[in-house]
Amino acid sequence: MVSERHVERSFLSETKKISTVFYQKLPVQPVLFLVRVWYNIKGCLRNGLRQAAIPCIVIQKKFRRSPILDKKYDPKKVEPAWQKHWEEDQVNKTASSHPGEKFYCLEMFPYPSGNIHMGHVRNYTIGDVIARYKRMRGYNVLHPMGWDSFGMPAENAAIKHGVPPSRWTHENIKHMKYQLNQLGLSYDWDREITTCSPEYYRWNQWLFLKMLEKGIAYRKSSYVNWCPSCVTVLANEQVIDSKCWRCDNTVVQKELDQWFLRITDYAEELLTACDELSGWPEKVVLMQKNWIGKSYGVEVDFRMDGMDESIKVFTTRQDTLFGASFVCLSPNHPLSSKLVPDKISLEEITSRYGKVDEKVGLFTGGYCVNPMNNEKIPVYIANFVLMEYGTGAIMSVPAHDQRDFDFAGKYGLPVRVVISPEKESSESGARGPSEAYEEEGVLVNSGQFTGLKSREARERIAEYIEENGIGKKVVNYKLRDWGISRQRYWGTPIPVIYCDGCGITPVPEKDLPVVLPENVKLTGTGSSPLQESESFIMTSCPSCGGKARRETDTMDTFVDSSWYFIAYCFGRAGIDFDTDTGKLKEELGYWMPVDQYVGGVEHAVLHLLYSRFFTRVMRDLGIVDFSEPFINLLTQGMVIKDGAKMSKSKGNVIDPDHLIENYGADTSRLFSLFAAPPERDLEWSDKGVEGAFRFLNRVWNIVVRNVDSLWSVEMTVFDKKELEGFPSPLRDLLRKTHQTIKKVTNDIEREYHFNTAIAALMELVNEIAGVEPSDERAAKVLRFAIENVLLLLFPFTPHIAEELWRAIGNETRASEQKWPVWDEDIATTEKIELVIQINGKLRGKLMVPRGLPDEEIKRIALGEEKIAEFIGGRDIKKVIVVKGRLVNIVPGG
RNA sequence: GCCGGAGUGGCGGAAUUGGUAGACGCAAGGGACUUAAAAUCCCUCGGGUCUAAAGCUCGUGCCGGUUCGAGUCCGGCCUCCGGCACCA
Repeated sequence: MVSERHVERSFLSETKKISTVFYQKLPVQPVLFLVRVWYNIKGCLRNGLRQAAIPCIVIQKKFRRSPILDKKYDPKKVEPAWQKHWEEDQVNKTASSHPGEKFYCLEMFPYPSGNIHMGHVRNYTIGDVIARYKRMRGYNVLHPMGWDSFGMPAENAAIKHGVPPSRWTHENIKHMKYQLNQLGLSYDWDREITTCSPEYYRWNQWLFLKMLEKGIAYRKSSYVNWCPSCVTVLANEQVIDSKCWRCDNTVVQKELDQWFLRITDYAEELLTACDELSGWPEKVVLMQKNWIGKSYGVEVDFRMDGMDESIKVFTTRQDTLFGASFVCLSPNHPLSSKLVPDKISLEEITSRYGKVDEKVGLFTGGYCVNPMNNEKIPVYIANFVLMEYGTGAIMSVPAHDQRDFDFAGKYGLPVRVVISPEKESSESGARGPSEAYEEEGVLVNSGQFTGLKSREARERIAEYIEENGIGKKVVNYKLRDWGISRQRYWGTPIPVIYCDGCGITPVPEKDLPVVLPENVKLTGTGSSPLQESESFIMTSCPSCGGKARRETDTMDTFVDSSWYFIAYCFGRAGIDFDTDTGKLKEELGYWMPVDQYVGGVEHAVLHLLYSRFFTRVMRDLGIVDFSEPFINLLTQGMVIKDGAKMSKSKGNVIDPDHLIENYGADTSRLFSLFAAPPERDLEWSDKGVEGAFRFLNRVWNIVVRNVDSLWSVEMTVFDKKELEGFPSPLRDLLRKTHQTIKKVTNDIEREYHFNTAIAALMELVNEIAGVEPSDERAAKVLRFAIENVLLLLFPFTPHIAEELWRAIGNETRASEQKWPVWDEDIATTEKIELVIQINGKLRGKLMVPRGLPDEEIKRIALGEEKIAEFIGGRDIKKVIVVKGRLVNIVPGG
């Protein structure tokens, strides 16, 4: 037995050593420090520690305590320090060799607008939790970040402020990278990509050349959406309500020569493969299906009366063919200008082309023949007929299509009923002339097909049409080829040369990249800015060597983002340009496809469909050997404040910088994870942020309060037998800890329910707060609980977890630890609470040992005094026992 | 119009396969500590009934159904949100 006197002597000699050698490094005031050490030694004595060496160890350990640990939680001290450590230690770097299974965790890369917003904070925090969790689970994780850095804002800034787009973009990137790092996001910055760098976009150009070779890229003259304000062509997907998606100005139609990608060649595959996207939200899959818009129908020829022409018409309702009383052409239909020599009238219709609000038509004076009944029907030109869908001409059946009905009424055209409702209701006769019957039914007035039901009639009529050579069955898609030409400067130059002699000539691969020139004047007027750059345009033909001109359009920026996830896998970000497809396949094969993709639902049809298309193109080029780029997709909800999406115009924007400044990154992360499950919209709440901050303070304070006791014991894992002798608060805490490990793990695994995982951690922390380290055993239990809390907390709030992990005396890093495991035996209680119901209504509760047989449970439940009272002598009709949950008694009468 | 999703306390949200509705947090009220305030800690917190507790009773948008038992399943509505939309 060591006497107190003995310990004191050893203490004094130790402190002397410390003060002489380490004095200047002492974490706190020397006097205070010594008082703490002395207190600790006394604690050791009280706890019956018998070796004189112990106090010395305690002193040494105490000395190694993190100098940052303070009474008060200050994220401004904690967070930058750990961010620096992680960077120095390169803990987020992708391993070159790793025993674990690969896990590619990706978040949609941002446009470098200048500042991150709360949507980014949420998106990237979710991804970061997943990446950190998977690392702890032993996966080899790839977690990269980059910049979708081509696009119009850079150009607009140049026009407005005279800053070159390149400089503007790179300055923004620098600042946003700083902001992302402040959030403690675990990216491997070695793999950073920037789409506006020539190293990146030469791959765009290379892919384009490959597509050109394969006929996937082609040039055609076409009516395109033209935004007069942005002075550019827009893709169909960029037109919302016939307005520009960016500037909200009305889009007009313009005929231009454009480059297109034949995405329609892949329409069928993209559609059928939708069913394999089991890791995607159903909603997104449906949106893609609708966007592709497959429909089955027939193409029927309507011969022009007295002319050597015929009009091809597409319909999905061939069962209504006998009711066609006129035919409408699109104003852009080739026949339109032939039939109407009156240019002014035609222009009138054309100018209203595609306008939803008013439907106007122009009688051409011509007639065509309905091939089913040889009836002569008039031909109209109508503004609502789209040239881009079907054949650009429709048959009109006013009795069974509301729009045709309205049109017929306006121009006095006949309405002939050919479908009657299957169930002859009183309503059918009473149906007024104000409405078309659009549902299916039974055919009437339809020659040999009269009496058939719509479904069968469609099949029979389709066959009849094919047999008689008046048309054919066809499949139609709403999806149209992707126009990628943009009359813009800040994008990838399209690598094509126009030669008077040789025509369209691709730039040879060895000449890539075609570099975007820097010295271009941007005025914001005119069409393509590159047209002003003589030095860029003038070149020689790669084929004949003669004078030639370069293409001055650039690519849609969606091209950049359609394959960027593959660029991260290079691990050499365009340092060399090795286009050997075999090598590429090998290089990309390890990481791809992406295991978890996280981003906003706003990309459900644009980016996500293009990426699926590009992946298939690359597959067909032999670069990759899979078809789907993203196995699992998580679409996070918007960040809402005062019931509306955050926006500058509404003035309800929360600046992430202020948030980090006031509360720190961990609190920002915690709040955005706790306030709602990832897929749902998140309602912003200042008070909620304070709550998250309070929780982290609570964790901090618990560690500070117990730090001495925690230092005095080693991490101990108890087994179930040892537990039996423990007083119940300690036993309960251990059980709760195991249960929490289980719950947090399951909540993350099950659809990333971070909010409930965090709630479980809060419960555990509340329980820890109620336990005092009164003896060594209690201290060990506390240490077990706290270490696990810190590890479970690590993916969510890495800085504070890392800091406290160190503070309780660990020399390792939390970021290097394995994810905790639970002991099912301890997590399971030996006694369970059963609910007693009578007729499904809660009438009492019962504590019974786990695994008690049903018969026994019934007996106990029926024996309860209160229950007997309720039953009041009635017969027992039935007793249902649900294992581990309840017993329900059904009395008779 | 078509296709989705959602509706639970004062609020954000829990309830995993049909099995104790309201976990966790916020707000609110009360108390402890303090010269005081802040911070912290403790208690209460869906409605009704009752002096109070216990108890009883109503309660997950509305109406009905299935079931021993429904927030959860089925049928019919209502409201809100998102996507597509002259698609023939």
